[in-house]
Amino acid sequence: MADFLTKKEDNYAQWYNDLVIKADMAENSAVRGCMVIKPYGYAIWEKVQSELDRLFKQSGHVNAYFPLFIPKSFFAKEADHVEGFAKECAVVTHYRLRNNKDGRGIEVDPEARLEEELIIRPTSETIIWNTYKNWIQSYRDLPLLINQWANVVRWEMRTRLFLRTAEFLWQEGHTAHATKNEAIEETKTIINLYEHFAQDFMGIPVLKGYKSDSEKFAGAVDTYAIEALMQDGKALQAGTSHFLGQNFAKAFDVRFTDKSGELQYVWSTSWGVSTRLIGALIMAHGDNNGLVLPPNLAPVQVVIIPIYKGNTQLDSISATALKIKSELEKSGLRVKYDDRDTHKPGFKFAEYELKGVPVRLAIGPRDVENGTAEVARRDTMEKEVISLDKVTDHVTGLMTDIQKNIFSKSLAFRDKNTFRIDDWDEFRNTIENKGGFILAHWDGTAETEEKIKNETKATIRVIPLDNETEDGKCIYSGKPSKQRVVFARAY
RNA sequence: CGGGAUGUAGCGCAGUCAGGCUAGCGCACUACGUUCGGGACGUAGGGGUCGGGAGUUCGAAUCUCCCCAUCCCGACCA
Repeated sequence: MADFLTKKEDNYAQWYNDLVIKADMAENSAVRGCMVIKPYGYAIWEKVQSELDRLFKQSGHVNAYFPLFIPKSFFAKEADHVEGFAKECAVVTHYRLRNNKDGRGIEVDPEARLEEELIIRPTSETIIWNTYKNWIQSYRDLPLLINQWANVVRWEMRTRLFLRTAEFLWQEGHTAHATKNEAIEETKTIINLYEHFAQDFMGIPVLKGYKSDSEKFAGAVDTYAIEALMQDGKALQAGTSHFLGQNFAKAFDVRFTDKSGELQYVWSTSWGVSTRLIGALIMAHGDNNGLVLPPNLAPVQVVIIPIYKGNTQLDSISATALKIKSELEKSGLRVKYDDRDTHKPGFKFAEYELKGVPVRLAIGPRDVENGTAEVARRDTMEKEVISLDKVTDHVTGLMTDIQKNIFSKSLAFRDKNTFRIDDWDEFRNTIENKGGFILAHWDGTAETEEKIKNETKATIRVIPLDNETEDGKCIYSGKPSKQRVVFARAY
């Protein structure tokens, strides 16, 4: 396992800090567990955003934006939903400040109390359904396929950089459908889209399935999820897609007239992924030299570094480098030429490794003379000298290779850390000492699930879709079971 | 919210137990010079209300009380 995950390495702070810093307001800090995402970390998020957005639009979705504030009363309308989120809401109670009586500092003006408190959205179902009510009258208004890019706030007891911050960026889709089947299809379409994105863009293999009742989203009929395995053996829920049935439609009275003139409640879904994905990227692929980014999401795919003494050398090297840069860009690559003379080559090498740039080209006087460049790949740290006329093809090929290699490395890791277990002691022992995914039989009851969680901290991550049936006995209760489910300790 | 730990320069830390030189070290930063194919070296510099407030004392980073924040372990969660 990479040392950075245990926070033992010196450079952990350094390269983590390169992406993000934890908000730290100087005095009486109330900004607890919030992130400042620095430009490089944000550039990765922007890549995630643009690729996902493209996929959403391909499947017929459009973007919109809804208010940050949600009246408290909206929350009370769906019973499970309020129960799920009530404990972690930030609440706005006043709308004005005034000068302190003693003339020093400011205080909340007690006269300016809001008649109804506003909740800072922890998720937008309620305000969106309150709005949809007015948008949906007829079957002709359906389906409504809307996504929102936004920030949300959840006042978690305990925060964790990237994985669980008090404020986070995400996308949340909220769709309305005329039929139950269509809504279920939408839920599946999206979880498949997330799976595709995780595996083919992020290079992270995921298990796809649905959640047990106790792990479901508050207010959902069914929750589908993708689960990834991190290098420390813990599972990370990387994306969820919820079939909400008619729960929110009934809570917010969203009805439409169908083709036969009858009034019906709509069927709905919601789904989302967050900046947690950046955390997944870090923990799934990172090594002791820093980040390892999959080419499909790397803000910079190729960095070119000149090695030179003096300006004369730099000029001739730059001419070569810029030519290569434009060739690479012509074949669609994101390229950076770093000719800063304030840092030495060795420093730059280390810096871009820290940032996870997939391929590095180094060009020095020797290369100019021989018509070559040194090509180094981040995932394997291998270097080779390539002649300039072949460089573009070679690097283009490397992008595909690296993308594949990162994925298969993660897949091999997951396979190595996935265990089929039928014995309770072995189950406990594996969870405690090895981590990873455990495929085990479960009797299907919430009681058993709860007991396993209490004794081992392992939860059912997913009940895999398209699971093969198999007769067996519950790992804990010994009662009969028809299929294996996936257990793990999770973030 | 319970148990434990921590808070000193941008980052990482020593000093606190046992109060007392002008509050230190490494990295980073600035200037000049030499360097430049794997995180350069030398010389000279800059940067601190020691998390905040109150108290004890001739004297507080150090002792006492209160508050705030962070990290780890629980409960909660994308």
